[in-house]
Amino acid sequence: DPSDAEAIRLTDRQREELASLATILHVKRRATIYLEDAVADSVFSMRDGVVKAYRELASGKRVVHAFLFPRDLFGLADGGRYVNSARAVTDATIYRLPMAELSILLRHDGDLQYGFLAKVTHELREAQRRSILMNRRDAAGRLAMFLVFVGERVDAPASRLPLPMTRSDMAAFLGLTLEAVSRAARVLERRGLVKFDGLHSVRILDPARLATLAAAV
Amino acid sequence: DPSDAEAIRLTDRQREELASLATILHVKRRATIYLEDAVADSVFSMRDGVVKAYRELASGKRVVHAFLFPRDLFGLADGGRYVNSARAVTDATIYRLPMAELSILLRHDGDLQYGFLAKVTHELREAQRRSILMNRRDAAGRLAMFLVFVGERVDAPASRLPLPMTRSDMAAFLGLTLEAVSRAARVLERRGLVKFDGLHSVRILDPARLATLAAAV
DNA sequence: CGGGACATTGAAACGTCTCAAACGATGTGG
DNA sequence: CCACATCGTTTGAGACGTTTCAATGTCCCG
Repeated sequence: DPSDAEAIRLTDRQREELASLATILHVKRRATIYLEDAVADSVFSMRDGVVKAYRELASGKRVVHAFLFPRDLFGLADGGRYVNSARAVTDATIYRLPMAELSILLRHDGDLQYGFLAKVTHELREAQRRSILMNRRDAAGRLAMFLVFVGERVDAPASRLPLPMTRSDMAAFLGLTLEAVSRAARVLERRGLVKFDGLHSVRILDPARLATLAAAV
Repeated sequence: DPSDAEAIRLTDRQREELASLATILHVKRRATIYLEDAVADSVFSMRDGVVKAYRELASGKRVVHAFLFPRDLFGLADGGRYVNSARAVTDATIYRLPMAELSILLRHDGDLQYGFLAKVTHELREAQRRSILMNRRDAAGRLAMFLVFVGERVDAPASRLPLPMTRSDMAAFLGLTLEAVSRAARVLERRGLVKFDGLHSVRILDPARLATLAAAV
């Protein structure tokens, strides 16, 4: 499981320390977890469900910077404030870690903090991957990369990959319009690579060729 | 100085600890500092000069993920290996911190590591800013954002902003072709926003309107 | 079951990319 | 120190693919 490599490895004691800090948050689909520029008083860790981290631009456009899956960490601040907003895409269960106490714990437990550092470094790499994606001109190729990306993160068979987010959310992540995503989906189907099963499920019919298209940057 | 906010705040003792680990690297323009996928044995911190962090894609295209200016940290690994390559854009002086020893130091000194964590978090935010940039369709707007970005990082008057990198490097950072950058430069000049003074220097003639264009996402 | 949000499809406009040629800067060897 | 080869840049014209605008169709939530 590739997503395992990204998980923070903890000793039992560390897990207990974190658990003693954490409160569990049950949020409904579409619920806002925090808003950009708000004072960052907590860090969050996904347990179940999917969350999107996005930004509203002055023009009204929305950019989705990341979809957060179980085990993902999010809500790290820059300068004491959240740099984007977070909203639940599905009903979700989230660990909430108060920043004030977490900060103290991290400063005292170098190993634990080292896990956090590794996690953020990995997120940085993911952000770079996305910018490679956005460098592509062809919408079908971008969508192919996205499907591969989701396949890596979700624990589900390729015969029925869930796509809980809307086409608009996908567009906002891929740097395309809603229409372009819709057309790209049709292109992938015409090429026999995938079959969309309603709006929130895909079957990967030809993983090898899909991966080839995704890698053809 | 906005770049000050990004600097790691250190006590004298911490500075000494880091200094005792560091070796100083003097590299010539175009020298490679490390290559992608190489085992990551060191982390680097800029002292003087400019470095680019880039990736070679299978197609032969190059993507520049970041330009590193003095006080920037780079070379953080993901999975024990460098995720991109680094090359000097100008002659540069760089602190080299051996990973093995740095790792031990960070685990023992939570405050020092906390500074690193903040630094990486900030870099993550910069990566997101770049993806907002790459979402724009208009080359002139992208270039405007880039000039504002350089202005924030460089300690120089707006009347003579240095652009040490080549047009190709800028294109690889902006997700444009070399030709598009060249034409965008001409557009900004025609609008009276800037004046290019040779290939490696710009004068910002109308900072307010340039900032407006840069923010018009 | 109804209403509103979301998604598909079509046609035209727009702006970069591509290809190509000429120009300018850079650095090396004679 | 200059000539020259090389790399990088400018400029032009056409092709390509997404965006935009608009209308229709579908999903889903109350």
